[in-house]
Amino acid sequence: MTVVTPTSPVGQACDHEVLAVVLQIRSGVLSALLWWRAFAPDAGRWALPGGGLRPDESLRDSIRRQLAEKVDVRELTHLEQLDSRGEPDRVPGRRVVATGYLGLVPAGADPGLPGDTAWHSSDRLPRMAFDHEDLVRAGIQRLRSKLSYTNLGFALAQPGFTMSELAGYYRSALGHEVDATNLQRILLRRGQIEPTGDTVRPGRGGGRPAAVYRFRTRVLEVTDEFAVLHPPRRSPEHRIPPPVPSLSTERVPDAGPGH
Amino acid sequence: MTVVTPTSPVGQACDHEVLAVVLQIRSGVLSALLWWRAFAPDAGRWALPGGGLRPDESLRDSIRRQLAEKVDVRELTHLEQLDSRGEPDRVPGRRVVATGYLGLVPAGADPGLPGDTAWHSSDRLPRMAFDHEDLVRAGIQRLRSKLSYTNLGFALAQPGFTMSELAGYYRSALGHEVDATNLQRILLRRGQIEPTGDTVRPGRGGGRPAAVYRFRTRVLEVTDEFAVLHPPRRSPEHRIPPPVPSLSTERVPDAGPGH
DNA sequence: CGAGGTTCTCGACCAATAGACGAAAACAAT
DNA sequence: ATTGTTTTCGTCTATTGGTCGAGAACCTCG
Repeated sequence: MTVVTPTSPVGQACDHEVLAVVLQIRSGVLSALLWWRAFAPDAGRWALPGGGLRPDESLRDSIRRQLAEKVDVRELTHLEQLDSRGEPDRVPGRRVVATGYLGLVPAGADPGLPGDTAWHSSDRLPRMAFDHEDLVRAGIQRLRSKLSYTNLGFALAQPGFTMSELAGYYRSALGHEVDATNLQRILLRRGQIEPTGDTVRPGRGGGRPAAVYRFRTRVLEVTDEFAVLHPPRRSPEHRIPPPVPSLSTERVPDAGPGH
Repeated sequence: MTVVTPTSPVGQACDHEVLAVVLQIRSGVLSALLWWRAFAPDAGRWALPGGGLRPDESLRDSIRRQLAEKVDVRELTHLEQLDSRGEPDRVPGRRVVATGYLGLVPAGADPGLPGDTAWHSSDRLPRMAFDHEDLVRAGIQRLRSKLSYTNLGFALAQPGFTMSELAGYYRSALGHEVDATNLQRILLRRGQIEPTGDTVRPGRGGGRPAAVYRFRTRVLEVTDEFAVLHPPRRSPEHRIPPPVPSLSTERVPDAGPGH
């Protein structure tokens, strides 16, 4: 720890790429969108869609632009940043920092794909290039956690769905049984979903017609009551007051901001 | 959506910097470590510690190295990636992508600081440079959420603490009342803390001597039962079997991996 | 058209979690 | 010894969510 000379915020030049883990439930299987690398380095392996960052675009703009080459981006119902990786040897050759995103496509959508691109079951991933498999697993993990404490389910389903369909999506994404009755009660209580009033005709073999639901909002919201260590229920004013009305700065720097 | 020519994963050259939101509970106030910018751009504003990424270091190595200039890094009990920002205009002049980290220092530690560096109360932040204030708020939010569903409390306290002290840290970080009794029961049940057997002498004025506790592990762990939409309790084997033992790849690319 | 089968909906029951609160324990000061 | 303070422990209760069964609505087939 030494006294520092105020450094400029300008970093060293390096390459930057953005990657996307695009997930979709396809016929009951959580699947990831991958493309096949025909050329070195790591030719013959599967990779995440993405590519270099252009100087005039933000990270989010960049991944949207590059995803547009693989899949109809209008199908994308959610896109959030996952993680950035900067290990010097993560790709051979030049130093490349990567920022990974998680994208979701609702079940049922079937966007056309380029010839080198395909969906892969998430529990039987092929040999993947660089550190991309690690990012895929991070994306799956992120999806699983957020299904619990956010309304992220909206991104797995189209606007209209029955409770058994939705339970199936949750089942596929989480990897364990999900009871449609419980799911309905939970999401209704949280105010995440609401019935549209419509019902859907039963399939052959009969059955009671299923009510159609929709998510009330289709942008990410965290379930606010979803915190252990809640604020106390009784007094709505349990905010912590600033303990001492002194200066917010405990130490005034020598070469400091004293006007 | 067009057929894509397999692109090299090499992105365009740009600058990359790493920043850290370092938080600590200082005399009951959640505070952030900032340094004062004496030079342009944004001179006279407070900024996050950090700086340019060197070509031979990972993102995490880089932020540790640069933090070492501001604070004794041995005091850092936690360090995790927060977010990356790449808006072309986030800093004037050259294009700089920033990766933000969240660092935590346990209450009570008082590392020496360079002259231009100081702790600031998190609820009265000064005018900050660039988009740094936004990162600080993201860091605080991350801390608050993770206090609920992980053992991140270990990073706020030293290895030995009493329950009232720990409740005070949670109170300061969360911004609302936290009952020491409930906190004790919750953390004990989760297996996050354990009593050391020691007690601490009461202060002047008396009081029952407080038992000393410690976190069982001081690395981040998520509370595993902490998922709504639990797997069913009854049958431990509720894994979803692969629905159909077909090929994992639904579409075989034309220029594809067919050996 | 009725019987049986299927799927969905709804409500009741129950276990676990955690906020609220008061009583008891252990200590200091007088 | 009495009083006051802080911590600890146990109980009560509200809420959440998993389980289960009864009933509703529909199909198919005879």
